[in-house]
Amino acid sequence: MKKQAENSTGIREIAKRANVSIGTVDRVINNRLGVSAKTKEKIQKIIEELDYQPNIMARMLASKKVIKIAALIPSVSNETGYWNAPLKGINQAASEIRNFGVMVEHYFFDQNAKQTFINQADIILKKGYDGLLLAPMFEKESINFLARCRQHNIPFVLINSDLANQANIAYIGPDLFQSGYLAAHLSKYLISPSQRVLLVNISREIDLHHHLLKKEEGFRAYFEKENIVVDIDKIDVNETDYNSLQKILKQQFEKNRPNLVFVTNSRVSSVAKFFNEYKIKDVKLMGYDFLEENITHLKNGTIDFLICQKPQEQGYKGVMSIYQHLLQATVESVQYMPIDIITKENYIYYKN
Amino acid sequence: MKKQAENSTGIREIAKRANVSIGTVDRVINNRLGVSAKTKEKIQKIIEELDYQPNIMARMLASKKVIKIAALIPSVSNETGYWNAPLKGINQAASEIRNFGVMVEHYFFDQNAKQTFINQADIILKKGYDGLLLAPMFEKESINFLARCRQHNIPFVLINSDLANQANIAYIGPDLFQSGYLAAHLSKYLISPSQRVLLVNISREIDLHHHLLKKEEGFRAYFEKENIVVDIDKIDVNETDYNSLQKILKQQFEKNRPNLVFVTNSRVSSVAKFFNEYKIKDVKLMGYDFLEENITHLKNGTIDFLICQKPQEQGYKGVMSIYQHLLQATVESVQYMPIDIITKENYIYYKN
DNA sequence: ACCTGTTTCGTTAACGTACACGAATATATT
DNA sequence: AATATATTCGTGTACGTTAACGAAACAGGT
Repeated sequence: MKKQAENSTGIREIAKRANVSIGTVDRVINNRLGVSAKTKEKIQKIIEELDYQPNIMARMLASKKVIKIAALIPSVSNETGYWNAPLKGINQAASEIRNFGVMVEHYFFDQNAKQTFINQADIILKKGYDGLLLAPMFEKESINFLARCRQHNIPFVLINSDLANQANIAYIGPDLFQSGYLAAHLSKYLISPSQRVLLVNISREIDLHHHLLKKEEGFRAYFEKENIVVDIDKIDVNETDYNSLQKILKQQFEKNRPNLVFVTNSRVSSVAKFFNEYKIKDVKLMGYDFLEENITHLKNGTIDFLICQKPQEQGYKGVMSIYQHLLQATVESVQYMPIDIITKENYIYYKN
Repeated sequence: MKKQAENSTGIREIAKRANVSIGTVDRVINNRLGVSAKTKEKIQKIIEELDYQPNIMARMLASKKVIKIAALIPSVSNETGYWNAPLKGINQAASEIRNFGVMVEHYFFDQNAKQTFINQADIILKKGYDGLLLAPMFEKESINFLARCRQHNIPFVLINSDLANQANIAYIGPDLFQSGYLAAHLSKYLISPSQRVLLVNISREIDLHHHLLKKEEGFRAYFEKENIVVDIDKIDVNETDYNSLQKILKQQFEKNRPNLVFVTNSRVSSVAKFFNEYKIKDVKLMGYDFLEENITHLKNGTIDFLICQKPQEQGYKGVMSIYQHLLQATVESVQYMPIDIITKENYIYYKN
């Protein structure tokens, strides 16, 4: 008579009220088969009445299942350390929920080599995961990959750049168009109307361009909407090494020296290097991302603004969203990151 | 022979290796007394070797203890809805960890009535909590309260404004000085050197002023450091109703019409109202906080910049930090919020 | 009526830890 | 040396859930 006497909560209470065993209740909760329609209905009604919420801790303990989440993102190259930040966020989330039976595993691909993406995707599918965090840099390959995930019933979250109609549980990242739009607005504080702007896209893989193009669209849209006349020159640089860039920039500056340069991604530090080398001081410079090399140039005044969209938080929230989803919680399906403006004055307080 | 056969992990494995029972291991882990120095040492060594991490879920399940956290913050007045945001963050955190045996309870005080703070503090101490989240608006009373918390061994986190030397587990909020400093920097984009600036403090309770004064310090420090000459007028408004403010502003504008007005808190919308009423369009305006009434004036151009420091995240992180701390995790002791600049263009994307 | 197969359900041992209870051993007291 | 008192330790039950196993009830076919 010492046992669980009169107390009873949760599954046991439901069982008692329904005059069945906890085994049966368990079956309807996890809708396994093997319970008649009648008793199933009866139990479900009681569950609703009691507003029963399963005890996650007990659940995790009993089913020694481990939730396995895969994260597939670009590797940190020596060309750009950008992906360090999302990775850090992913790791932070992982360590916070490791105690709750969650395992997060990383996979990396080379942004300059599509095949590495395809290979990693295959491995992930083969190993089998409960959830996926993906940075869909290669558009076509990602769509293919995600289709297969859907077949395997693997829910996924996209970060950094979005893909339409993929039935993802969430997109977490910037609104690219708006980001470019804001950049244009900021230029108002740097130059006067009818001055000359140079827009620079630096990226090797053409596939990554849709990312940059959306920013460019936003950038141009601002001037149109505000009826501001500016001359916008544009150059696409397909080689990411400094020498190629330097050559192209030099040419461009001789032809049409701009008053403002807007770099559509984190490579802005290379342009800053060019500025320093050629002692260019009267031209304003804006670009993206809170990277050490960029911050250096922000500090010494070469770069005027950096736009940043919380890469670390993208990783963190990405993992957490998958976890929450797997815990049956509902997750906001679009979580645009704020568009942060970083200046010489506030960079100290910016947390990636 | 069916039982836990050979497997064994955690506490049981330790017991086996030390040739003791799990009871004894349990005693040293939770350092209860009743275990000899010798065996205690032996067990601790094994724990280290194994890098044993207790299973939180099992722990929570077994000890049906519920972690109780109290949050004491200002109530949302009709004068300002600011504290809505931190409250929302607190609630979000609460709902995310409710399943893990955590209960968060709210207490509110009136910013215009010290006694309400004292009363709520007493209630909290009487009821007994495992952790406390506090917005220490009243300096002296807060210090007193926290001293008593220390006596009762209640760990606490401070948000929104800091108090020195309180042995808190964390401060989560703005760096006020830097916040004012940045505001001054932004003014560079709004006015030219040697123009006139008006700084406005609006607050009834003098105790709240140390908060505003730090911003003012930062604001002035910028101009000094950059050797920029500006005329800074300053007015303190102790009545928070619009009529009083309007009268004082009108006087000030007739005497020394400024080119820029900097309001050191969220009451900037009242000044914006004044601008509208008197059709003032050539004077720039900056202030604090992402509130509906402020956003309205940002949209129509009356307010040029809003500075905001993630009030919702302050609440969220505050609760989470206490929780992590109670879970034995180490928590960063100072978590300055980023200083966000909100403009007409990016406010859509700002998440409190 | 019996046997066979299927559906429906109850029982029970885990998951890893906490804690109460009592047994065993050591130390102190006479 | 015998008893009383601390100190140190082992055992067992419980936390709420999962999942394997098997018992009971029912169906269909002969």
